[in-house]
Amino acid sequence: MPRDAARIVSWNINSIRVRVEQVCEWAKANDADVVLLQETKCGDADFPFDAFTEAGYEVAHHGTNHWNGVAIASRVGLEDVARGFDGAQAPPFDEPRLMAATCGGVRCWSVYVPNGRELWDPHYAFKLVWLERLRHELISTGSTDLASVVAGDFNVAPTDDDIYMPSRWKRRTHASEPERAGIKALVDLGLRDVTREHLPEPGVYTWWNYRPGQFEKDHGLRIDLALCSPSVADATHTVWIDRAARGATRPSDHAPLVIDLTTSA
DNA sequence: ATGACCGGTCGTACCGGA
Repeated sequence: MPRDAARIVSWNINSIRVRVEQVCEWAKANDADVVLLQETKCGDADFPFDAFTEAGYEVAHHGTNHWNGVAIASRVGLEDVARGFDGAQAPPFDEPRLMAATCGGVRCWSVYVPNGRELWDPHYAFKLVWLERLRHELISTGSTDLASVVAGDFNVAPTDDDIYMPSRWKRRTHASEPERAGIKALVDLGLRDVTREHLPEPGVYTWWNYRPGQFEKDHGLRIDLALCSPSVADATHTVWIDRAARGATRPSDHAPLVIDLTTSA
């Protein structure tokens, strides 16, 4: 299948209802072919489908209530949409944190990994199991053999280089070894962290706390990742993070993560 | 300064985020 998705974006937008105009305008202005969204924070009935249609995008959403929620918008086709883990899932694995669609020849996954809260919290154990469950999902769907992008808010900083002040995160979720092992297990499937490959220096962040001064002082984390199968990683010529979007009026606390591909169409 | 935000909710305090 020819691949014509040239620009794929992942963005945790922290409520689509608050930021739908911002997202659609950004996508149009930046020529995004595919936009993988996380934290839409609404049910399907409240999702602003029309705004995406007017902006020239097909869009599919997977959300149930005011927590979580993921979506995929595409202007290069949106086929074989899959919502959540395959098959019926018992709570909390039924939370809307995962979806996939084939867009312009690329199997695209929008991923929102559970936060974990604290190392002693049951949600942290859930996070670790969820990452393992994702690994199995990617194996069972053959995604590592396809042209695929598994991107989203992983809520894990893979290394200390991905944290503005590692000492402050020593005993906190997002930086613990078991979480990092969960990410490494995905990488060991053959998926490549293309941000790290193209922006190898420390201090490359995708999230900054809303608290005053945090963005201005660049106190951020790199927790949004694009894990790409070999053919997509090889085709990736540029990776960039649009910090300007984080500095916008009433922004999400995450910036868009953009991967640019050489097309083969 | 153990401070500071933001989105959402049958809300006007609290939960969850990271």
